[in-house]
This record gives sequence, structure tokens and C-alpha cells, in this order.
Amino acid sequence: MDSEDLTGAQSLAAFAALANPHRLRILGALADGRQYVSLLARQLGMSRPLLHMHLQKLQAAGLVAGELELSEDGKAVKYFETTPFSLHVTPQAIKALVPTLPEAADRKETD
Amino acid sequence: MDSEDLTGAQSLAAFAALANPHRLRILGALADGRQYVSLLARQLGMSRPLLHMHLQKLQAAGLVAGELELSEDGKAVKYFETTPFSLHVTPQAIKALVPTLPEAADRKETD
DNA sequence: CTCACGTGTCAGTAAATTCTTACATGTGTC
DNA sequence: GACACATGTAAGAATTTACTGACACGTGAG
Repeated sequence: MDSEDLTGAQSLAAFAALANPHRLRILGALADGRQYVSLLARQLGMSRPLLHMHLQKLQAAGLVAGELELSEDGKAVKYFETTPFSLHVTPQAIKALVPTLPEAADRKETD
Repeated sequence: MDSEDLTGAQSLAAFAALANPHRLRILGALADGRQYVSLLARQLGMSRPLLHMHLQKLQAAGLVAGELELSEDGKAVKYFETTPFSLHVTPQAIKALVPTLPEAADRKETD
């Protein structure tokens, strides 16, 4: 995922997802490799429902991806990993993305 | 301002500042050049107190800088401009910045 | 003096985010 | 059957963020 391909709404979701210390630590932990939810919660010292919520936001922003697998002993285990995102944030990049923001787009269409 | 120089807290403030459509439009408008508050509020169609609040957040995050000047006819006018920031956001970059997050630092110091 | 223009700030409300507790499901083992 | 482990989700409280409206100040022009 590259900065240039993102719309305003997608960038907004990505920035919002990054604007939280828990989610940064989740991304940091997943940068080394994939991990499943319950173990990740124990490693980071947070409750599983809370981690679940944060992972949902990261996934909605396209920063992580999860896949449900069956372990050898038959249990369902959900692994998450980071997507190979690369955002380059500069004033000019933001200016280029402003016309694709939801509100601005609405204004252009409906006027 | 370069990504590598930022601490966790500073990155967090920057991401939080970027996670708002109004603030992206403010940055987009200032990417072309400096502007003063009242005129910028009219251009963007938002109230001046609201713009003031957003500019405070952008300034606290180090994304814009403001300087108070006296116009030719003696009035105090405050101009804002973008700082030349350049953030490169990748999973590895985030991992490197996790140890400098406030909570993690506290935990390391106080244990 | 009043008006128009610039600045900043405070109080209150509306809305979104964050977090905990408790519940539900399914599988393998003792 | 009861336990340990995995999954997901829903309700409610606490906190933070976003926004409006009203107020303050100062200057130059009519």
C-alpha cells in the first residue's frame, strides 16, 4: 500500500488508526511477524476485547490483515500481520489529497 | 522535520493532528503559502474559533508555525505556514518508535 | 463614538472514542 | 460434565474531541 494510491477517506482512516499508542505498539509487535490475538493481548498486557477493537480499526484502515486458521489440535486461531504499507506525508502530498476528501467531493458533486 | 527525529509522543501528536478532514484541508490550503487566520477561516468556510482550535493542534504537532505581524495599517495579523515536515510511515519505522512511547518509557523507568 | 476588521478565550453542549465487564460460541482433555 | 483454551460481540461508563456562541481586547476610518 503506497501513499499515492490512497483517497482522502483512506488516508484519514490510516491517520486515525495511527493516532493511538496501543495501536502503534500493536503494529510494532506485528512488524516482526504474524501473531494470534490471545497471545498478542497477553504480550501487550491489554484485555482481549480491547485488542480486538483496535485490530478492527487497524484492519479497516488497511494497516493489518487477519486470517482465521485451524491449529493442529483443531482450535480456530486468528493470525494478524501488518500489510506492507508505506505512507509519505508532506505538505504537498496532503494538498494533493484534499480534493478527494469526502466533504469536498460532496460539495463538488452537489453544487 | 523528518520522521527519524520524532519521539513516540511527537509522532502520536502528528498522527492525531492529521486524523481530521478540517486539519487536512488547512494544511492543503497552507501548502501554497502563508495565510492569516480570519481570511483562512473564510476560505475554508469554518468559524474562526474552530479554525483557531485546529491551528493550535497543528502547531502543537509541529506541522504548522504561526507568527504575529503588524500590517501596514497597524493591525495585528497572525500568519500561519506549514513546516517542511516529511514523515515516512512504515511498519519498521513504527516498530523503531515504540520504545519511545510515553507509557513504555514510564514502564521502563519506574520498574 | 461607532463601525469594521484583526486578535484571543471561555462556557456549554453534542458527538465520538476508549475501555471494562459480561455474555455467547466451539474444540480437546481430564 | 467441567475445565482450559481459542473466537466474537454487546451494553454501559468514562473520557476525549469537536463545535457554537458570546465575550474580551486593540487599531484605523467615517
